[in-house]
Amino acid sequence: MARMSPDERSTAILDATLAVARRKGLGATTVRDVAAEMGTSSGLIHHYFDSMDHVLANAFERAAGQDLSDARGAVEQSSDSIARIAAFVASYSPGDDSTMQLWLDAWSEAARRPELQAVSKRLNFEWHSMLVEIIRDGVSANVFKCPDPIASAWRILSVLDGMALQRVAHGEVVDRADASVWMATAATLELDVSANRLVDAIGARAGA
Amino acid sequence: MARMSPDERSTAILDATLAVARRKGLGATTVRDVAAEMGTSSGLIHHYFDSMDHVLANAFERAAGQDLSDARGAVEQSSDSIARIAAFVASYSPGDDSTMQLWLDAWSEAARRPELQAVSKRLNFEWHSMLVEIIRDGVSANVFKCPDPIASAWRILSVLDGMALQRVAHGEVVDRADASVWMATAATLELDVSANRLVDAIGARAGA
DNA sequence: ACCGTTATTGGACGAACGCGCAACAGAATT
DNA sequence: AATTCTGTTGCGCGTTCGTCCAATAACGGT
Repeated sequence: MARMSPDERSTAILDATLAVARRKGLGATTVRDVAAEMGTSSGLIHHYFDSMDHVLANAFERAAGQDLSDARGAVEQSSDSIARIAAFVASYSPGDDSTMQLWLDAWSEAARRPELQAVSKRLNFEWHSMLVEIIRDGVSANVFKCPDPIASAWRILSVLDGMALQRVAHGEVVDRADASVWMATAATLELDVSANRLVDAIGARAGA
Repeated sequence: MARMSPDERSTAILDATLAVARRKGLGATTVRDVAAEMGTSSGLIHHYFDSMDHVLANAFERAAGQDLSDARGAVEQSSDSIARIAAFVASYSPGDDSTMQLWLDAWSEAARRPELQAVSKRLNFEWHSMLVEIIRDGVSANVFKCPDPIASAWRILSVLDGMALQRVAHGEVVDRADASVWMATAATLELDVSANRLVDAIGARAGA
């Protein structure tokens, strides 16, 4: 196969890994699968990565990290706290569910793949602390009322995860519009936002 | 090894499978693991089940169904609505997290394995509708105030899942006592229970 | 045009996998 | 006590896994 620079080849390997993982699942992705996807030999993968665990961890990090920085961008562009929460929720449950499937795979595999666990744990924390910051800003601005931002962030995050989980694992089992309202309601309860400002803001974003 | 009747042996195989699956994950459980767990030969498993897939599917159904009926029993024994919610939460996140690993595996594999998806979806619904019923009873008895029990049940369930998930997938990352309080707080917010009656009730159960 | 560097190959290695089968052993039947 | 039935054993089969390594081929500097 065409000779590539180390950087090009590294990302090519990770992209091929993600393509296979989205199809077969992260845990069921083998070295030979990745090589076949690229059209190269399998030995090439180990020339760039010490172990298959590293390959999977880096591939997951690439996919999930992309979503995370996308969310950061969307949140930073938002002017007020309400819009920021709405942007956060919208980023978390995008139209494409394939990344959520990777998260489910990662959580399932984490207990027995140390590298993958470390990445999953770290990214999970970054999502959480991003939400904590949004909440604290809102509290400072007197838009939110929240006695325990850390706890509230975990609960809101859990609801987002839970809704996405139902859709990905069990199919279209909860209506998408319903789920959107329910997530917004969770945030409203936690942050004591008057009326339905959050529901409206998130609904408007979801409809767009 | 001791000779058993077909029924005894079948359940012994499923129990051994679960013991291993709780430790290593459903997908990583092998025929030899199960045999070693029972202290028998590996050939014995194939004398009772056509394939390893059948073993795993039956094992998951047995474990998840068992937990569900245990929860039903604990809830039915509780006299008032507060105690019933506390029993529900306690059943869902017992001292032993091992069942949660099975759920993570099931959710991860559900989209790719129809048979497993059906079981996972059905049991997930039963947990949900059980909680809906508890909430409706509490509303009728004027203990809870809840405009949308179905939505609230999904959100409470999501929080329970989310907390268990963090512990199983990422290790002791959130303090156990904190998680217990946070789950109780979620229920308090959703059901508009005065003061901290739920936090106390669930905390008392968790401490026991 | 040469040569050193290195990306890439392709197969070997041992371990572990699901599965199948002939032989064995213990309970039930006669 | 002899015989039948069947739960159980122990190992072998073919495959696939992650990993490793000597050989090869393509690129860049001189």
